[in-house]
Amino acid sequence: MPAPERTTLPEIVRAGREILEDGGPSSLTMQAVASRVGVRAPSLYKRVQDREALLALIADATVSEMSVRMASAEGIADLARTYRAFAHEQPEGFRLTMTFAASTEALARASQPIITAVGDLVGPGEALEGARLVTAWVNGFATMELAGAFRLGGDIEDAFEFGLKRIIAALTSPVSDSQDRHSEPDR
Amino acid sequence: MPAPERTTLPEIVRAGREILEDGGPSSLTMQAVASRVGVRAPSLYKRVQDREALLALIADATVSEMSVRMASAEGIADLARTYRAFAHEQPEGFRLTMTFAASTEALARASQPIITAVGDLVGPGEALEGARLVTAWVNGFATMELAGAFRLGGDIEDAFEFGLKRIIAALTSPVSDSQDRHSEPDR
DNA sequence: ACCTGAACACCGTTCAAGT
DNA sequence: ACCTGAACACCGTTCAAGT
Repeated sequence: MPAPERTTLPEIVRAGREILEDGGPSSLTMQAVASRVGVRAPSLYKRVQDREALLALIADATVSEMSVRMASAEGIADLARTYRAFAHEQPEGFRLTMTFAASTEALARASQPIITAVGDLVGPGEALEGARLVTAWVNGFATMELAGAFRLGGDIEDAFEFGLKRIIAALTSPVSDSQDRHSEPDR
Repeated sequence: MPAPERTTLPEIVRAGREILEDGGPSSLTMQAVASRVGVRAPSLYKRVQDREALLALIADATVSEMSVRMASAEGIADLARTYRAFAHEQPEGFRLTMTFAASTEALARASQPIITAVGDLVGPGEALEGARLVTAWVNGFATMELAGAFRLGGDIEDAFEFGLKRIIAALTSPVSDSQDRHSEPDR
């Protein structure tokens, strides 16, 4: 009747992330994860439903770590650079978050700093939409970089700074267009 | 000595795209592709190096189709909406293009309309960087939508229109910041 | 209660043998 | 010259049997 637990779910997720980062998705086999935590593959199924679920857990853990990183950044520029740096640091995990949606809680935690920073510029009425503009841009930029989609010349750092500057300007200056259905004067 | 060709590379790629779109990546097996084109799996290896290469060919074909679609759009707003609509129409193929870089030719063809449209606003000196701003944003927006990352409330259509309006405004109005190392007056 | 070996289904890929 | 059945390695997953 003894029942020694030889591993834990967090340990499994951590092992999965490490294997993923240094070998890519195809190296992330249940056997590789099991052997890294010192167990046989079938034992993983006591803690994880299947490989797909493990991928989702890895995506969630990645978003969580990202949210911790974002929490200590200040202002849109700093947040965007932190986001991009994280994508460079953990490209495989970052890519996963584009496919497997993280939990709403992790998502909300990671978004909060951006919503707050953007809200300071555009007011609470447009904070969410503004945050989506910033997030979509930096997310797309990092994704395209990692995919090698910027191959038509030009300097990528310059393109990042150009985009960042324009995005911030777009959120700072008022929009003249009368179609603006969302503005909510903050005075 | 007879040697009847029972399929072709374009046929294989087309079959792969269809299978991918309606069953996702895991349904895209070499056997499924083979049986759809009326052949046995080993025969595919006469035309395609391996499954990975087939995925790359599918990504390339997707970017090519996207570039055809973009060619008949006019102006940044129309181009962005066309891009997003394409991502909604072929989500799996679209996702692939984020992982497997397409050929430089296909990439250049798809980018050209955006570079031209943006160049009309900011001048040739900033056309490429401006195009990267637009592309990164719309790409990130579509990716996040597809991944279900917009779950914090608010209307997604509104967020898209908000972002589009701000991006266009950001490219139209001059940037006051003196750090602008890239502007090249067009007069 | 958790762990394991054995087993099964399925997949990618190779290759000798067909035509 | 291309196509195929057979075979191999490898993977995800299940389960009865261990402790």
